[in-house]
Amino acid sequence: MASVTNGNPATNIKSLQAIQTEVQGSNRIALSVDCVIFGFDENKLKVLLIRSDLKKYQGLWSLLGDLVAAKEDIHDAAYRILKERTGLDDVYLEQVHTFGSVTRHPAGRVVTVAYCSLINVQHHKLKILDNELHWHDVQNVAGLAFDHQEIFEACYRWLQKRIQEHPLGFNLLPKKFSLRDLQNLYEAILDTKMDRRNFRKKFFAMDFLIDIDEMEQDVPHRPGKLYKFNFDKYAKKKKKWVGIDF
Amino acid sequence: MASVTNGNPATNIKSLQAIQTEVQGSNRIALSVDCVIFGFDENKLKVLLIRSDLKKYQGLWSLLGDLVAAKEDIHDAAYRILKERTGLDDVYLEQVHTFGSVTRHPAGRVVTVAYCSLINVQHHKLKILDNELHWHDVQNVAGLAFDHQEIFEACYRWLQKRIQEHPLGFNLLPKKFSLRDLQNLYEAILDTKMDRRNFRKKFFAMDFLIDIDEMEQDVPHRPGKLYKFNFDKYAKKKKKWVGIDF
DNA sequence: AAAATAATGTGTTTATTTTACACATTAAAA
DNA sequence: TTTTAATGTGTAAAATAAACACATTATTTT
Repeated sequence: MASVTNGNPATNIKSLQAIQTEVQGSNRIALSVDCVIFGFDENKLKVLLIRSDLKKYQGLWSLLGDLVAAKEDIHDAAYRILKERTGLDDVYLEQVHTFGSVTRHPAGRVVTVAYCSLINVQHHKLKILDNELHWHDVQNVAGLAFDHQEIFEACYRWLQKRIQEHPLGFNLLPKKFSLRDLQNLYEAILDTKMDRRNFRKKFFAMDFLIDIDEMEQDVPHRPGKLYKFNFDKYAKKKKKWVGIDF
Repeated sequence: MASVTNGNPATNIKSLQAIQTEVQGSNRIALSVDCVIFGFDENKLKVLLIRSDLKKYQGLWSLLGDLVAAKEDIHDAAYRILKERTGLDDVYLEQVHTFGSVTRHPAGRVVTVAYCSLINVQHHKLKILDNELHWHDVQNVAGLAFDHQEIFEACYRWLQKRIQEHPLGFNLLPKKFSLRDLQNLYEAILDTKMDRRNFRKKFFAMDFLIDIDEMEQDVPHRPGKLYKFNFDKYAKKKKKWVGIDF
């Protein structure tokens, strides 16, 4: 019980200067951002990996990351990494989790903030000029450098959950897509099969798909209709409670 | 497009030493943990706040937090703060989000990792000996120091969502509770009213409540039956997909 | 040109889940 | 003993989800 009161900072009001001393003291830590960049290509969910630049992990793949600069917002750092690696600057990006084990980095204490990014591979395809960058099938990701396997898996689980409750999957598709594309995307991410009729019914009922009155081109079968997702309409709707279930 | 290849670290394999230089370089950052500690008392959801120890924010309330030590896991730091402030060391604790705006702390760059903690106020009650600590009704939390209002609100939203999908609410209740207690808890957290019969039906159908064959004591009305939550059984069950809905 | 192929596009029926709703029971209090 | 205020339970209706089959269309093959 003594611990409640002993050493309680609230009992001594501190000047800004006193705090500054602490903040600039010896317990500062390197902070990095790691991006788990997902893409969707040939009906498979992919993740963009880079060969580790660290001798210890030579040959192993790792996530795209970098240290956060002293005067850089962590979101900005994530955007910077994406921009540097993919050339894209208008991408879906969301923070997932922070990994702060003391020993996670061999070079010393580096706490890393994991971000999940979803990009349209078709759009991005032209920009990968770097042999050290590669799109990996998510099913075959293993043995990443550092603790990146754990980070990747956390982000993949996050995506699987998130995609069922929020319309972020559309960031992986071209602006115009067929319902078959959309279903393939969900099936790939969730690693499951769905009934085509019920899937369509579900999305039509949500009423966020805009029929743009165009058809697929250059497909070796009857072309399907193309749709856009109505992000504006979605942004305006207020969500309802789903209910207790676990 | 030049940005894709220019300055790409993967093109130069680095020694551990080279990385160490970077990691120990000038861009290290102070890292803190802030705990949003929820409690449930008199059928209201509460949050434990402390008076800011910073002159600039004198008189304002703030979350319980501290700097993470150079060789301290961030989870350990969160547990340490809880232990120091509440005396409790066996509490529910989960990371929620990391806040990394450059200007969020007046004393310099401090990135903070927010944790949500749920504790049993009855158990904890005896241990608050500190006038600077206070349980606030969540409805009346406003004008916190730093960016703590934003952090608090993010954690509250997180809790509202999380409690519908995971059995973490039980950490706010005594080990033995009545179904009325449980419903009051959900109603307080979600700020809504529920049908008593449907609520019971829902929880009985989940089949995680253990009827311990005891009744409430010292209540001024017909006592209700007491239950425990079967955490073991819950841990063993494998979750099913919920389905697409947004 | 006709037939075969392989995909798109649609509707109904059933089962399950959720919601709405009312009364008997029990212990405490009056 | 009566009153009161809560606990405890069941059913019917509505909404949602799941299972399921066939006609249509464009392409490809014959």
